[in-house]
Amino acid sequence: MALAKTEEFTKTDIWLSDIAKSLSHPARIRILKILTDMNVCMCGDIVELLPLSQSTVSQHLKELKRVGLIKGEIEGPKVCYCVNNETLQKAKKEMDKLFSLVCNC
Amino acid sequence: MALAKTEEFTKTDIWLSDIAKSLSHPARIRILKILTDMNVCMCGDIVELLPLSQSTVSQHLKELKRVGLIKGEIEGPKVCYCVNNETLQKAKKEMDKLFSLVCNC
DNA sequence: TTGTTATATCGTATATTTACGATGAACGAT
DNA sequence: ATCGTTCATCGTAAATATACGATATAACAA
Repeated sequence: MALAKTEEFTKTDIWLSDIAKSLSHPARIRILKILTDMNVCMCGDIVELLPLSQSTVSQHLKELKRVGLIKGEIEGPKVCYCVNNETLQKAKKEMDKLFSLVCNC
Repeated sequence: MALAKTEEFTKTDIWLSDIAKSLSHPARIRILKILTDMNVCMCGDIVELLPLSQSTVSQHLKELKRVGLIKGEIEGPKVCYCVNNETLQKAKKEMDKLFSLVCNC
């Protein structure tokens, strides 16, 4: 099958690159792991575990929320964050599809 | 197991976030797929398939090379690019490990 | 109402990314 | 030696990312 010039990139490639972008900072990978480990998951709890200020952590949470890898539910003055399995599953699938394609293993 | 404050991030998280960064642009995902599909793999071939200039494609190749996802061998005036299975395998493994950890599936 | 708590957002500074055209370097061919 | 080919790098501009302190918002408590 001959390869065609891409005028634009495919939606899947753009989506996956966006997921990758959201994982392109160690703090955000760490946040995903923290949210997995913890049952209670306030922003402040995460701030206490990371070497970053509250506003910076909030920005990282916003980025993860933007691509849908996490969800945040308002509970009074707090916001209860948790991973979003639906998007994570899709991300896992697409990432695996990419690596299965390009990786000879 | 209680979670400890991270003064720094782990080497693995930093490495994986770096891999993710290299995948955080659709052009670089596309390049990996092109290198997988093609046998001959010059920079010029890739330029013809992407809606980007030669210098921009060269920068994307440089970024993929930086993290070791691709290799480039000089052959006269050309440079023959190909995927680096060793790093790809490690990336696949670590990415899968992350998703298996944080994704409930 | 006033204060406390939790978080988002604003303002800001700096660094990095992305993109391009132009230039330079390396090589093979004439 | 000169020319064409291939690619990296330079210079540059615009956009985005990262970080922080300060401020605003929203909810509950006193």
